[in-house]
Amino acid sequence: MSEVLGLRERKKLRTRHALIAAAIELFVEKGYEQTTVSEIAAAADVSTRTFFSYFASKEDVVFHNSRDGVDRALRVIDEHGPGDRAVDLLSRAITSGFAALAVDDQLAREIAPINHLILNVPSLRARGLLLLFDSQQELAEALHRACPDELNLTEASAAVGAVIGGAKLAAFVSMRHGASPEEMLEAGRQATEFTLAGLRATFTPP
Amino acid sequence: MSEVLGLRERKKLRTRHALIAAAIELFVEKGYEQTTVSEIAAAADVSTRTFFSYFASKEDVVFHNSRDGVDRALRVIDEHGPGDRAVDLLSRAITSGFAALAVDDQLAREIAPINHLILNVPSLRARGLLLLFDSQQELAEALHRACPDELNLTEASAAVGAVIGGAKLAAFVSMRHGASPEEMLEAGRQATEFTLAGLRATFTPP
DNA sequence: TGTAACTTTGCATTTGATGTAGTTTTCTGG
DNA sequence: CCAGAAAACTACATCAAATGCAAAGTTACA
Repeated sequence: MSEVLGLRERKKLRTRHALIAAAIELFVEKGYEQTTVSEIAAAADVSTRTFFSYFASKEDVVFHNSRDGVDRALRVIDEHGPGDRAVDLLSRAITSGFAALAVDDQLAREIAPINHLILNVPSLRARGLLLLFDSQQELAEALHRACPDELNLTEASAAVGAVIGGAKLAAFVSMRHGASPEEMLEAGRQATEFTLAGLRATFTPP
Repeated sequence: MSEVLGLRERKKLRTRHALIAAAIELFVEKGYEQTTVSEIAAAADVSTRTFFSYFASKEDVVFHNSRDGVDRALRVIDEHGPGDRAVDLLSRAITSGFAALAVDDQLAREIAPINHLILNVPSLRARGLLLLFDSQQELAEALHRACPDELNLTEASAAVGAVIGGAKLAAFVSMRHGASPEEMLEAGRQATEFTLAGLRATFTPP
């Protein structure tokens, strides 16, 4: 599974990680807007120009691992069993998207400051919403592909958008009302249950 | 209701409208990114610097009337009757947010190109998602305020986020699959029904 | 070791956005 | 109608993000 990397690749990886680490540290320390790309590059010992050959924009550093959760969720849907119902599939996909966080405490602590940035810096929040939105599109298409007889594309989109939209807003609103990160996650979890229950009710008539 | 405006105010309004008109026209004609603020200012016969005393950013011109729908929806919720149920209130609020479009054909044709920009230019899509997200926060708080016994804040957020999230994604996905603006609106409408039905089911046990 | 492929770098340029200081325009009260 | 106050506009200067380009440096490999 693991390829042996040449010196060139190893150096590139090291530079990439150095840029990410330097950026996050500076963002946390003095704020996202207050940090310039030159400062990040200097802290990682490369030229400013080189930063932009690793990341297309300053925002992109913050979202360097944004696809991990989406890809896990997509995999869950794509590898569905023959008897899986759409709602359960969706439920599992969402859960798996956050699974790594629930399990890996180390990782959770690593991305905590990043989430704080995304939630509190408007331009990052906008970018996060865009990435999440485009991911939802992929999830909806995958779900429809997995259960074409149960859900048409509009219904699949409605289901995906509803569950994620509800969870997202509930978590954010709770944070805005002073909740801790744990309470925030709990609000999102409850909202997911809430919406899934509604979907189940319309999809599993007694 | 209508105040008599002085020359100063009238001129400001005229300049504002000139900037908006010039901007939209240029955006449509040669693309959003391809249009510079200087060009917009020149077309509206003001200095580039003046543009930024009317709009905080180039993006803001596109969203100059973005609060109209939100304010209508908020008003519907705030002016609720004593017997109104949360789900119905939410349904009416969402509908009223789009009501002007359904009724006013002139307006609908006016904002069609703007919507096209928002849906197809990534930075505008991100900004639109941010504005919509922050609006949803207001709607959730208003809904909870209107029906505090029926919904706690997390449930209100889940409901608002679910309905809007589902509609948004369904409309967008349908567009991405080649739907016309009308079909897109219809997909959004269907998704709204779909999600509302789910909410009703969990909230109105037989 | 030499050369091809790739990476980094410095430099120039464009664009969005902000601060400032000075000019012009509008408003108000006499 | 006029003088002074208030507001708006303009012409700079400046900064940061982002991109293109060509030269210099590094790695790969025959």
